[in-house]
Formats: sequence, C-alpha cells, structure tokens
Amino acid sequence: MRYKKIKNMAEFAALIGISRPTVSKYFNDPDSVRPSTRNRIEAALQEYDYRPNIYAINQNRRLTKTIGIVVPYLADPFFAEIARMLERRCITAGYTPSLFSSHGEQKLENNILDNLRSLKPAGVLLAPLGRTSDRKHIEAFCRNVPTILFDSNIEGVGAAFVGSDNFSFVSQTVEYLSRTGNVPCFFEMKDPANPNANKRRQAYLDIMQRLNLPPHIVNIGGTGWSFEEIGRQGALKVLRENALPTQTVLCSNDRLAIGFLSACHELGISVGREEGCAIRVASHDDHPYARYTCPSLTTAAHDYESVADCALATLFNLIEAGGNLSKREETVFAARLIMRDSA
Amino acid sequence: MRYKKIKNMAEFAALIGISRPTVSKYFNDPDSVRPSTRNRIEAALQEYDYRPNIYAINQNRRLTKTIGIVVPYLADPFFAEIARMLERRCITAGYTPSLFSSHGEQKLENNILDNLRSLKPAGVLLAPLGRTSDRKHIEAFCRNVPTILFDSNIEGVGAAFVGSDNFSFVSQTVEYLSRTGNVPCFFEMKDPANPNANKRRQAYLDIMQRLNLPPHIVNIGGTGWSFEEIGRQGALKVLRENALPTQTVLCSNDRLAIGFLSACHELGISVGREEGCAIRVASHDDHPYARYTCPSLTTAAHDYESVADCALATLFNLIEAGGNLSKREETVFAARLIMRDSA
DNA sequence: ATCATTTATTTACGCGCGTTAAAAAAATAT
DNA sequence: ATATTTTTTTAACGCGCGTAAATAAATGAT
Repeated sequence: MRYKKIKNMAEFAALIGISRPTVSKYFNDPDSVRPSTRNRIEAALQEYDYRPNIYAINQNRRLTKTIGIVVPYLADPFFAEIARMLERRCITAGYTPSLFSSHGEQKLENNILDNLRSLKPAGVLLAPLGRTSDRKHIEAFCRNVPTILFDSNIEGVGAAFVGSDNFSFVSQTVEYLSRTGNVPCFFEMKDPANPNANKRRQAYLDIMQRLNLPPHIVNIGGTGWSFEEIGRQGALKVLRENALPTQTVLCSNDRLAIGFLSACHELGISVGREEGCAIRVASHDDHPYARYTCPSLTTAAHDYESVADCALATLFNLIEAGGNLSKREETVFAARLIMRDSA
Repeated sequence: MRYKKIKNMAEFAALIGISRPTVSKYFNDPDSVRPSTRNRIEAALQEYDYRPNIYAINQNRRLTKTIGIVVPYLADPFFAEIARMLERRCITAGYTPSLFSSHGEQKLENNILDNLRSLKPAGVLLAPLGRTSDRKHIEAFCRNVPTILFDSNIEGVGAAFVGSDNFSFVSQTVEYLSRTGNVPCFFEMKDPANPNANKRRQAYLDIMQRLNLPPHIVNIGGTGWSFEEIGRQGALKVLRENALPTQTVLCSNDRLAIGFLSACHELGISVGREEGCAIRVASHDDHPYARYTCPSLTTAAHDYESVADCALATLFNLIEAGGNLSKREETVFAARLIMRDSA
C-alpha cells in the first residue's frame, strides 16, 4: 500500500488510466464493467486506499443505500436483540444500517425521524413508542420515506406492519396455566410505556371470557422504562398486602416478571410449578435473560427470526416498488410457549 | 404549514427575500445573523418545511457534526447502557451521534471503521473488541479520525483512553469478601471475549499476593458473547464435580455470575451471605440486571456517569484541538462496591 | 447629518460525484 | 477483413451547499 493520498475519483481514475465515468460505473455495480477493467480497478484499490466520498455520492443519487432502524429503547435487551438481527440482515443485503434509539421520549423520536428524513434512506424500519408517539409526526414522516412499522402497530401508518401476535402470546400462556393448575391473574402496569401492553390486556380479558373463567387484573403503579424495578415494587406491595387474587400470576412482559421474581425471593416466597411452591409466575417475550432467572421463566417467545426476516423482506419489496405497496398488510407471528420452571 | 416543496436553499431564500449566503450563515450559526433576520428565517421555517441537504452540507464542510460511537456488542446491556448515556450527551452538545455495534466480530469492527471514516465524523468514541481487534486497522483509523478509546484500552492507540479501573474493581470485591468470610476463588472464562477479563484476572492474582492469600482460579470453557450460558454451564460442571476450591466465588463479570446463580438454583444450592447459605457469589460491573438476580448480586459498579462524561469531555477537547492532544492520557475511574445479598 | 461599524447582498467559484450523449475503441460475430 | 455489438472515453452539465471578495445597506455613535 503506497501512502499517496487520493483526493477524488478523477485522480484515482487518472492514476490507473481509466476514465472517471467507468470508475463511477464500477462503484455502482462492479459487474457492469468488463472483467479486465474490473480487475485493474480492484488491483488499484489494493494499492491505493481510495474510497468514494459518501456525501458526494448520496447527494447525486435519488436512493441511498442506507436503512434506518429506530427502536423505542435500546437498553431493553429485547430491542437490542431484534435490532441486532435487523442490522445483520441489512448488511448481508448490501445496505448500511443506521440505528437509533428514542430513549422512550417522544421528542427524541421526532428528532430522529427529522434527521432520518434528511438522510434520505432507502427505507426505514420503525418500532414506534406507541401510545407515547406523536402520531401526526410519524404520519408525515411515512409520507416522505418508505417505512415499515414493526413491533408496535399504529393503525394505518406506514406501508406495512410486522410484529408478533399478542393474542397468540396470551392465549398460549393462559391456556397452559389454567390447564396445569390455577387460573392466572394478569399482572401489569396501570400506565404502561411499552406499546403492546394494552393489546395483551385485552387478549387476556377475551381469552378468559372464552374459557369462561373469571378475569383478575392486577394493576401496579409506576411510569417509564424501568420495568424490573416497577415490577418488583408492585409485587412487593401486592404480596405484602396479600392482594393477589390467585396464586398463578401472568405478567404482561418478562421484565416485569423479572422484578416479580426478585420480590418473591426477597419475601421468601417459593415460585415454581412443583408441589410445595407457593406461587406460579409466567410471562411473555422470552427476554434474553428469561432463561437465567431463578427459577427460570416460563414464557411465550417472540419469533424474533421471522419478524426480522419478514420486516426486511417487506421493506425490500417496498423499496423495489418505489415506495408504495398496493395495500397495507399487517403480518403477525404466533408465539411459542417456552415451558420452564417458574410455572 | 403550506405544502409547497422547496427544493433547495436558494429557493427558500428567494421565497423570504433573503440572500442565500445569509441563510447559509444562519444554519451554521443562528446567532451569527441579526436578530430581525433570524426571526424572519425562523418564521419561514415554521411556514414551509425546508431542511438543508445534509449531504451537500457535509461535502463542503471539513468537520461534520457527527460523532461515531462504536461498541463491541450492543445486545450486552452494559454496552447498551453506556451507549445510551453517550448518545444523550452528544445530542445535548449539539452533535448527531451515530451508533454501531461490532457484534463481537473483527470483520464487522473493521467494516464499521471503514464506513465511519468516509462519514468524516467530528470524532469517534470507540470501545474496541479488545484482543479480537485488528490492531493495525484501528491504528490506521485513529491516524485519520480523532478517536477516543473507552472501556477497553489498546496501548498507544487513539488520542486518549477513558475507562474503569479494573484493579479497583477486583481489590474492592476481594477485600470485602475476604474480610467478611471466606477467601474468594476467581471464576472466569479460559478464553474470554470481553476485553477487560485478563486485566481483572491479573488484578486478582496481584491482590491475593498482596493480602498473602492463596489464589485459586477456576477456568471454564466456552467462547463468544453468551456469557450467561457459559457461566451456567461452567458452574454446573464445577459444582457437580465439587471442584470449587473455596465456598466464595468471585466472577469476572456479572453476566457470568448471572449464569452461576442460575446453576446454583438448578442444583438447589443456596447462595448468600447469611448463615446457612452454602456459597457466596460476587462479581463486577453492576450490570443493569444485577439488582434483580436471586439473590441480588453483590458487585463492583462502574461509574457509568463519570466514564461517559469524561469520554465526551476528552473528545470535545480533542476536536477543539484540531485532532491532536499533546499527550495520550489514560483516565480510569474507581469502582464502587455494591453490597447486596449474594455475598 | 456624518462617519464608522456591523450586517447583508451580489457574484462567482469549488466540492466530488452522478449522469448523459456522442464519439472512439475494443471485442465478437460473420 | 468487414460488419456488428459491447464497452470505454470525452466532454459537459447538474446536484445543493460552503465560502470568499467586493459592494451595498442598515445601524449606532458622535
């Protein structure tokens, strides 16, 4: 590698005796030039380290090769995991992913979308804050940028939605729990930050009615994204007051359940499905740590892989279709019940 | 808001009867124009939604307002948390953070740095993979881009290093554990992926020698970033074989400890500092989830805030100094012992 | 009102690359 | 060797904005 700084494509092209448009053509699609010239260019790229200026490229191209990924809270391992999968698939497909976290705040979500718009991405995968989102702002954004919503749906917004079927989650856990023992009560935040909570609550009510069982909802206080602590505090309160309507608890999500289990341990309450255990706890999401709680957490797992695959497949369709799909499809994937020791 | 699409700055300027250079000046620094013109521009921005083309801007500016943040593995809550803090501080300071995860792979780390270089960021905060990193590649990168290393140091690379003092972590846990009971053995991966592991191991050996205590290192197998599972499997093996040299276990990091606690629970081994507990477990990092293990995890906490503050302060200095600091400083922050129930 | 100072406008060039049309050269087919 | 097709070259324009120098206008102090 010779340490000669190459300023621009013209200089690089001159250096190897090829015209600039040909070199430009090569960078847009290496297969579009004759193999012999392609080899000459690639040999030169080994020799000198020249890279086209990304800003100059994107200024002159209608569609960039960037894909924006926006999640509501990246410090939540669930979103970190799904973001990880999406990123990898983007890279494999030859796109450059650009990852953003709204940190649970509407203002930041709006800012991110504003910035994203000026990045002119080929497409965007957006997991909105949900109820906390600024609907109009997101709608305006989706009008300008090809966007697929995932994880949390906003009716009619974006070109499509891909996520998990909340009903499937709750039906599987409820049926399993009722079949194998006690009737579950539903443990959730009164004012939940994460977007799927309300749907799960409704699913619980529906399913209990269908099974002809009495529903019990345990609402706990707290706001924000510190679900473990909120779950723990809520559980401590409920348990101390002996206010649990049944001895089987179905938490709205795993992070609440993690807090719940922590509270049980503090109070010396044994959790599990075995004889002699005072209480059973189950939940939804299959959080990356659900396997390592004590006892390990019975839960309903997202089909992470399918959601990631489908979201990107849909986005690529959307991009190829020039930003408009004939109709807005909503794809949801069923959950898979993961039986562990907690229930 | 009138729905007239404005193509460029010239059109926008013409529309409000102000010259383009003045508008350009405004966008570079709103305070650099007279208040009356500033108001006129901002009023117009409400009316029409014009935003300067970010690519055209960056092509013509030497330094962008982008700050690159690179972490080795974003699905690890520790890195998610530190990344979250860094991002927020960048935003507050008027920069646009751009977050990347190497996903534990050298190839991806190199790719990210290559892409980052063509983004011409004002500066970069890099937490390298560590031993797995391609030293030469990172060195070359740092020659071209103002870079601060954090979390994991690579001697002589980057303009400065900011991180935590591994020795402080281990000394505090070891002293606490030995003072309050048994002598700790050190539980770690034989071939650890995370970069600070070796330093902690060495710290353990040094401290034990200083305290005149016999060191015991328990090496477990496994590779990659699934530390919980590796810790769990390793613990199951060691516990079943009764191969633990002492009844107090100091794990190299919290994620291993989470796996360890999970294994103990599976085997019905009671963990804690109380009478009647079979084993004590402590660890390092104060992982966001350490509070919610059962029992809650005694650990040494990173000073996340200070690391984030210092890393960014140093980076801003570096940027203002034009990319070169007089000497390469290494700043490390002491750990804070968090006493919980596990030891 | 006069002069000095600050701020804005006009004009013009450059950044690095995409892209196009016409001309030239090279590869392939007849 | 000639005709045909494919690829490359030449030349030139445009993208949207930064920036600089010279000029004009507005402001503020005297």
